[in-house]
Amino acid sequence: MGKSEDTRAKIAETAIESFRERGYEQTTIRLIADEANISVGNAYNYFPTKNHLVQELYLRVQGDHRARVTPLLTTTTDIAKRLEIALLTGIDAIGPFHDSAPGFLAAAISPTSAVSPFGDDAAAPRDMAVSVFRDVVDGSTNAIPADLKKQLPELLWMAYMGLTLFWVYDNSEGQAKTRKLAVRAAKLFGTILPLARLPFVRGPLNELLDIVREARS
Amino acid sequence: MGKSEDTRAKIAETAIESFRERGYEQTTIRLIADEANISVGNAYNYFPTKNHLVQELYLRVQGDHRARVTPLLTTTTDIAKRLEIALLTGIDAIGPFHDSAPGFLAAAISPTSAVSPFGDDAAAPRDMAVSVFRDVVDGSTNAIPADLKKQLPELLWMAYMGLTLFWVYDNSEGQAKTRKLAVRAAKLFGTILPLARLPFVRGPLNELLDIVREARS
DNA sequence: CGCGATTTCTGAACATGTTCAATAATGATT
DNA sequence: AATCATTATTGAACATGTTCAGAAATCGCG
Repeated sequence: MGKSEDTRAKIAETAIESFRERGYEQTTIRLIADEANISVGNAYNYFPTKNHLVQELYLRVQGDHRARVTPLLTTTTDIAKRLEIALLTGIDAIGPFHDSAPGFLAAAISPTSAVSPFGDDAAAPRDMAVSVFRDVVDGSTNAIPADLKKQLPELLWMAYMGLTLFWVYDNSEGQAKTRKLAVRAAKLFGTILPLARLPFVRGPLNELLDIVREARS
Repeated sequence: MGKSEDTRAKIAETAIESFRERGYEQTTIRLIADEANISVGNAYNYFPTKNHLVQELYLRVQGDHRARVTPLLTTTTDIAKRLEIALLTGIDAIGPFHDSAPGFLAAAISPTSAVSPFGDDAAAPRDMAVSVFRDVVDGSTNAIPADLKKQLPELLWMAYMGLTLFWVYDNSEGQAKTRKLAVRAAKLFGTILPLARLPFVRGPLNELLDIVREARS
């Protein structure tokens, strides 16, 4: 019904499309307004800053990641494999936007941004991202100490953030280096996870979990 | 002798001073040019972009870090203590710029930016930063496997980058949370380092080192 | 339908990073 | 000193993100 909703959606769609085809810097507000057949000022009626348009992209990618990862997660209960799936589908989801990755990342990382993964304001969007890794953990049949299991989704999400940072700077063909890194890291994770049950590993591990817990608060 | 050098230094000094007092966004090229008594265009003769001025700030901070850390590193040969010293003095060095840290971070995150810690343009400051952690490792008397010891400086620098990211979002008084995190993390590092010599830890550890080595290339 | 209120939209204007052709200062050579 | 090449400097102009006062469209309601 709302003409307002239509306009907003039209702007967002045009912007995302332009981000995909032209990248972040080449996508100009005037260009978006032009292609969406609206005025420059009107765009600002719906999106207070250009970064808010990047946030739309962020939400889009997140939804895409979720859509890709969910069906594949039914194929295995091994946590290492599941982690690999989550990481690779994540790379797939952001893949088309590698050219505009810097702007994308800069917008997401700015604490003033409502979508900043680390800010307090954005608990909801971040939880949405973490939930992917919660599925990774919860759907696994590996034996994991309870306290570790509780924090693992968030730890894996943090690792995924690191991988994403690497991906931004990865100029190899199709970001193959990032993919290889993801595969090897997931496999290594599967190797070391059982060590978490060793007595003399438990101490340091619990300390680590406690540090992370306190830092997060 | 060059008048050129004088002008360049004057611009850099004015910019750094303004960054400190006004922050990143509030520091305008026109403002810098004004205070340095030169024209806007002339500033661009010496610094191709505003980010290149931020790089001067990085060098300054880096030099400050080095000046703070070197004398303190003579006080102990324990690697955990040395790491703690390096982390805390690093936080001290960037301290004055915490208010506008988000702006700097956003500017630094772009790969096209001269300031990007991972880009080629910032190789000098980065090597300087890594060298601090090389000193941390080399001046220690702890027994460390050779291959690990070789890569450790860079790994510690990466951890320091992560700590810095945390610091950006840390709004606690005097960034106390970051300091506490640094202390606990350094201590934990001292605890787990000896485990690196255990036979069944060596395998995964070497795999990790190999992954990092390949990712870096 | 008429009309006032509200929402949506417009385009000019502004601030700032950046570029560039023109000008001034400097230096080398005779 | 005179001349000319090189270097340093200037300031206007441009592109783009953003703002804002007002116009246009829409809505609520008698």
